[in-house]
Amino acid sequence: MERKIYRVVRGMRDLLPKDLVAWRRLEAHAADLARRFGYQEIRPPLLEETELFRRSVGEVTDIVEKEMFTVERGEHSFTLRPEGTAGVVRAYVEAGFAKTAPLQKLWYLGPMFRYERPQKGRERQFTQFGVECIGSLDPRLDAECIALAVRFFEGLGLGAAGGLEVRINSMGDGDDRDRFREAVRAFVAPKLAQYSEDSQRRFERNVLRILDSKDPRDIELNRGAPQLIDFLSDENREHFDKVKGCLGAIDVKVVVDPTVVRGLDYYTRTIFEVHYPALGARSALCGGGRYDHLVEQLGGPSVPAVGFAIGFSGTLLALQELGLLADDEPTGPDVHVVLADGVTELEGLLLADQLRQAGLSAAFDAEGRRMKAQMKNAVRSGARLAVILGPEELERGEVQIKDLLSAEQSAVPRAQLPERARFLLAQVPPTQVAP
RNA sequence: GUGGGUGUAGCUCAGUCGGUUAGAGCACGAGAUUGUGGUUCUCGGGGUCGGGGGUUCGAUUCCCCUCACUCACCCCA
Repeated sequence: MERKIYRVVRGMRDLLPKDLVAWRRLEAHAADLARRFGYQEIRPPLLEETELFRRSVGEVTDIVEKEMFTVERGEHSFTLRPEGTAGVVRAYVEAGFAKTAPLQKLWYLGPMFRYERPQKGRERQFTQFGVECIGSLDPRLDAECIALAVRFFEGLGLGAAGGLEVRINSMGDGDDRDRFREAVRAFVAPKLAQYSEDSQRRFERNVLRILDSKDPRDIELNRGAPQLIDFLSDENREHFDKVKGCLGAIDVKVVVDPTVVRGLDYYTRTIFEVHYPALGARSALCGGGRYDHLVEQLGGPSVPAVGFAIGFSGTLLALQELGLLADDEPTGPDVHVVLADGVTELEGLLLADQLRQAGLSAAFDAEGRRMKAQMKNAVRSGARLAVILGPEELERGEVQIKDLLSAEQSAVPRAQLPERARFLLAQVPPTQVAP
């Protein structure tokens, strides 16, 4: 009989209980921080009409051209979200917020999907925490948004290491961008043949990308290239200056980096990235910026917006690198029930149930092992207390209750077990005894 | 999608210049200790040597393909 081995789909992975200790920490941190910044959670579905992403992300981006997980159902085409903004904006428009409460500060957290070649820190299913502040062009909100991203990392301990770098730039808006793009084209065109193959391709696809090429030849050729900042309209320059001013005022350190060019089509004005350079090629932990035309582009009214997305994979990698991930085991039950020979196995279930009814978490040993093995399991499970029942206790209507940290043990009437257990659990654990 | 590296037990890895029963440490289970945990000792279970094909008397070892992981590129969180 042939046995097929099923494996996790390429580019995806199982998060096992031990992995989730760290994940929960990030999730809780994100939710708490967003709340402190006045953001509310939103959960759009994972699946949207394919057209939505084509329109928002941009037809000629890699995401749309080759990285979408798409399912066709008759006339319809749906795609698993490759990023979060499009769905949130769609929901914003659909909910009619523009008329009832135009300024919406929303956050989301969940899986995204891109059909890419997997690599460390880049999976086909990945998790992003993102915020979208829709409905205002106020530069204080740009700054607030960037601050939120930075505080997210600082709160995890990444800022303290001094390894964080926040790069910002302004992409201008409409006309600025067109004039700048033409200027770059004019700058590159005469020596296009000297550029790398990749950049020659970019010339047609997305000229601006040539400016952040990593090829040494390109970097050399790019010297003296036009800077977007010089092409900004007065209004946009003023906006950018105000954003920088606000960031300074709340002590968020950033560097203005003219080479920052975000990949997606919808960005305007302020754009930024948070890098953790020690991670090498995959150093960008967060990317975001303004998208002042997207809402209108997706059929809504003309309202500006700003947001960002943070990737969890890279964040976890950075934390790991710095040894900031405690390798905590998942927390076990409060109490582990151990049965000695001579009592029926049902007692394990009864005692556990008694504790559970009282609101404590409890487990019993399921394999009918020797007591020594049961005690070992109790410790391994992470339980703080062991409750032991043997024939003698049974006869007296008692159980033994043992604090596995202090090794202190005492008898207690069965009726008082939950109360006693609760008391012991509330005790400060004795300082770890040196071995 | 392009190029390089790797793939032996749950984990970390040895090994076979092609030769018959593939090893270690850790982990896991049992016993020493017939009612009590992180030490020690003894014993034990567990591997189609990633998968498929080829060369060969014989392949885990050599060749090809494939899958997965990994590093870099494209791109990006």
